[in-house]
Amino acid sequence: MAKEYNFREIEQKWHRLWTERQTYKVSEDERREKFYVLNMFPYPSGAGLHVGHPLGYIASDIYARYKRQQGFNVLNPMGYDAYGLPAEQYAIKTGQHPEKTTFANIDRYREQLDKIGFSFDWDREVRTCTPDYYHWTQWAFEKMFNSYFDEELQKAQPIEKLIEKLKKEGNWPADEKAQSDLLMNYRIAFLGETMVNWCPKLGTVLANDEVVEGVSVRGGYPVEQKKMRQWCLRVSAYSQRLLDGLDTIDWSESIKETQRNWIGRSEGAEIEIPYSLSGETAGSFTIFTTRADTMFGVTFFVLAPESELVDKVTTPEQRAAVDEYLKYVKSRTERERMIDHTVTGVFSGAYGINPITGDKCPIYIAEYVLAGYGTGAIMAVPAHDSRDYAFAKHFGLPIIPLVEGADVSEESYDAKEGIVINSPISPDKSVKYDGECLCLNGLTIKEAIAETKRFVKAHNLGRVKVNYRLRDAIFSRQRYWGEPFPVYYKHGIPTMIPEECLPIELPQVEKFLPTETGEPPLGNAQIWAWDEKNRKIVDKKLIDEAAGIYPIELYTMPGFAGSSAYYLRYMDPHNSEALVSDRAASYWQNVDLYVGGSEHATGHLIYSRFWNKFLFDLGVSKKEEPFKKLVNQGMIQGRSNFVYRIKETNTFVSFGLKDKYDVTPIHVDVNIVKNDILDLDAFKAWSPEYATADFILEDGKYVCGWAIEKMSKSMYNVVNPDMIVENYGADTLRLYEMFLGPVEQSKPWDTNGIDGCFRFLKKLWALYWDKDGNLALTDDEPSADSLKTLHKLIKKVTGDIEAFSYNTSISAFMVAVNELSQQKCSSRTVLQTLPVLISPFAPHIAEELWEALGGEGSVCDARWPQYDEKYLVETSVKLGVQFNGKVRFDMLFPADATPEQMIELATSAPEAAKYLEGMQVVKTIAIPKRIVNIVVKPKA
RNA sequence: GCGCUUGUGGUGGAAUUGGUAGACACGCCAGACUUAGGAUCUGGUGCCGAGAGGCGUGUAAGUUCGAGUCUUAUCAGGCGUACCA
Repeated sequence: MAKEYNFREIEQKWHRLWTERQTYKVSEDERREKFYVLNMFPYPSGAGLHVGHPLGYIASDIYARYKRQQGFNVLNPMGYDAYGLPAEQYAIKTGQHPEKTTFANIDRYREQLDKIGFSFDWDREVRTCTPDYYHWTQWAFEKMFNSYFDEELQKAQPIEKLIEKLKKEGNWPADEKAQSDLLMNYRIAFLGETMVNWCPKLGTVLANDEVVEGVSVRGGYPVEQKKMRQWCLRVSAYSQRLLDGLDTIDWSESIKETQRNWIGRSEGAEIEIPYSLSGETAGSFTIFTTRADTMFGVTFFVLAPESELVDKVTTPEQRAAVDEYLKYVKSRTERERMIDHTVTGVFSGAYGINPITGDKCPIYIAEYVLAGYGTGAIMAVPAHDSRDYAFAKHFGLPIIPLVEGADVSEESYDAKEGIVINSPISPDKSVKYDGECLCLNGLTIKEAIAETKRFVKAHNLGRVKVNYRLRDAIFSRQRYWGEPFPVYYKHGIPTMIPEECLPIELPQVEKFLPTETGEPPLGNAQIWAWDEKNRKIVDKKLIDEAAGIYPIELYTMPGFAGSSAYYLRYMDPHNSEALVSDRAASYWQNVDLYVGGSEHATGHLIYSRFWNKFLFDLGVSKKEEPFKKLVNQGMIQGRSNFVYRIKETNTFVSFGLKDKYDVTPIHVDVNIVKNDILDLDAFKAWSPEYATADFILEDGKYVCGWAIEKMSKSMYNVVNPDMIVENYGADTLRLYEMFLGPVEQSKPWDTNGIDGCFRFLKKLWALYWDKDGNLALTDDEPSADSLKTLHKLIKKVTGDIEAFSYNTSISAFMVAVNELSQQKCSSRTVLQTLPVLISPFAPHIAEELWEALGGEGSVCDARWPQYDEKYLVETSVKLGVQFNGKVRFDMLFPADATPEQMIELATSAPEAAKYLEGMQVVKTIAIPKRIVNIVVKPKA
């Protein structure tokens, strides 16, 4: 009996041995070059892993193992993003503590992950919800609170430096409350009164990236705008650095572009606009524009409804109309505002004075202007902005074209190219400043923008300004299951609990819902007051300002708090003195390869970069950018199967015959379908309803229909990796996940093809054993063919791993194993190299073979082989000779033939003669090792 | 609307970066061994055509001796974003 490929035995054995031998333990080793591979850590959901989750882990595990075999000291850690909404909502429903469900889920994840054979160093596991981890989340928050962003240095500085500066300038108030309020305008973590995305259904605020199309990403509940006092992070201060950094990292162009758009840098000008009420000058406001060149086309101004100026510019006559409009705007949800772009607005009664033309233009209030961007006020140029155009048409306001040849009778001309006209329309329409007046006529738009900026600056009418779309991140949540803030309120002033007293542990509560008085869930905590003198947390009944016992913050931190710097913690996960020791940070530097989904482009991947830049300013992180190379793995979609029930019956008709009947398609569990053929007995057993089902078959089989949909329980298309491992083994799963297609590409999971990978492993296994089950190995010199096969394979696989093209390297393995098997190769030289090459992809079988062959230690530490070109040289090359008439034949050229010799050989070949007869050669082209082209035409 | 991205057999996908399109795998067909097979092995399999041959990389043009690959236009799908002045 030949030796069987018993994957169960092999995989169990090696899981045991890897643990016993601590094969995957890594430590800092300055003598070796480091390589840091990282996956976005998962949120441990109750549903467990499906077959899509491990995709990225497998891809990076392959790379990590490969790098290790190349001699690098590889850090490849794993952990859990453990704070999150589902656990809390489950807790609200069942009363079970979220920690309990979270830890149970983590155990399940771990069990599933362990089956797949990753090279993670589990000693470095982190969980964002454990105190020894969130200690450093709180610590970073305190550092941000105690820092400000120095615009000149473009980096974070200690807040004391700012206080000194303010004192020197005489701007330091005496009152403590005033001091606190003043500093809040500068701190990187600050308490701010801002418009927030409030989700009433979830009872919490959400960050911009947590809201899509006006509803919450989690749960899909409506979101409204609300003004609230919240903790915020001054991410916007880092806008320019976040933008510049993109040019230094190896990320896909599309993700970088998404971040550039999200940061949204726009260069423009801020211009002061004086306004008059009832004919008298009453003050001024500032507008922002990127089209300073269109100042001569301004016919009205618009303020955002939420702007503080609204109140000031409203005249008594317009008061009622304005109030009504504001009421209307408030009644609209964010979602309505997004979808419905009908023109609305109201006249304020005031007029703004265009400083360039001196014209008085009406000031309107309209919701199409956003309070959060620029100054919340704009100058409207209907001729060259489609939104202003629609507004002007609706309210019958004048439209002045400013570009030569632009027809603005039907729509605005928004393009930024052309020659400027009507600027000014007549010489008296340009106000003189210090004897100079602006004239843009005849300039290109680009020139006109520059000229206007110069003019505005020179005469102090405004300033050149860069605006960013990126907004500060709202950092507090009204939830229980998150990091508590290390903050107490001393006489209403937010104060940090001293760093030495961290971590502040999440208190126990009876109920996870908000309190009856509307406080966040932490309001239910009893032991939740800060005793300043004794530096400890005490019962909140003891709160007594005179005794120095104060209330602690009830908000908790958002999901991205714990996930923003976790890669640093992996470097030194058990350090209780620091987030990461200087030695570990200096050694591991930053992540060389980061793998994860592209859905985090505007969330985690921005916050993480921001957080790291801040820690870099502090000297904690050693690199400005946290992730050198990013690979975005695609999503795995589900492939659903359908059966077709004839209406009003319990009879099911096969796919090919369904059009003959009136049928209803029904989702059927993909796990009882194989190659689209339904397992009839399993189907009857699947649900009592189908126990008595009848079938109309084709060719004795029931064929199911299929569709590509999201992988979800309700569509019965969830494929569990455990099942695959059970039936085929982890190595087959790993191979097949990679074989499915490029890692970056989204694709449906289809278990149908998996047999191919399983067969391949069996063939590989069979290469090593004779029919009696003994090692079939000789010390003979390998044949030239075998050496060529081997070196071709090494070359291909090495190149493919570097290029992240795993599907093609697996194909190459399949070809190579087929070739070696045909060559009946039993040479030790060749067969000993093969396990090393395959081990990143299929580590278990590789270890087993490596051991059987008497290899030393683990195959993980075997050196990655080098290929030798000399085995790849062809002795002769078979080439096509191509004529322009699409006629071709094959012939052999010597490998070292020059192009001239190739042409000579081709034209004089007997096969060529018949094509050349009666023709004259126009041109000959030879591509070495490829092809000869002979262009002929009939002789005149 | 804007930005990014992808279109190749029945299916997943290859193509040395401008050089024999469809590697490899699934599926399918035929055969072998079998009491049996959702096991294993061998051969075939882009489409049309009996055949010689013709046609083929979403569509249409272009550059080139030569285009899946480059250029332009166009169509279709996917992702992101949305009144950002």
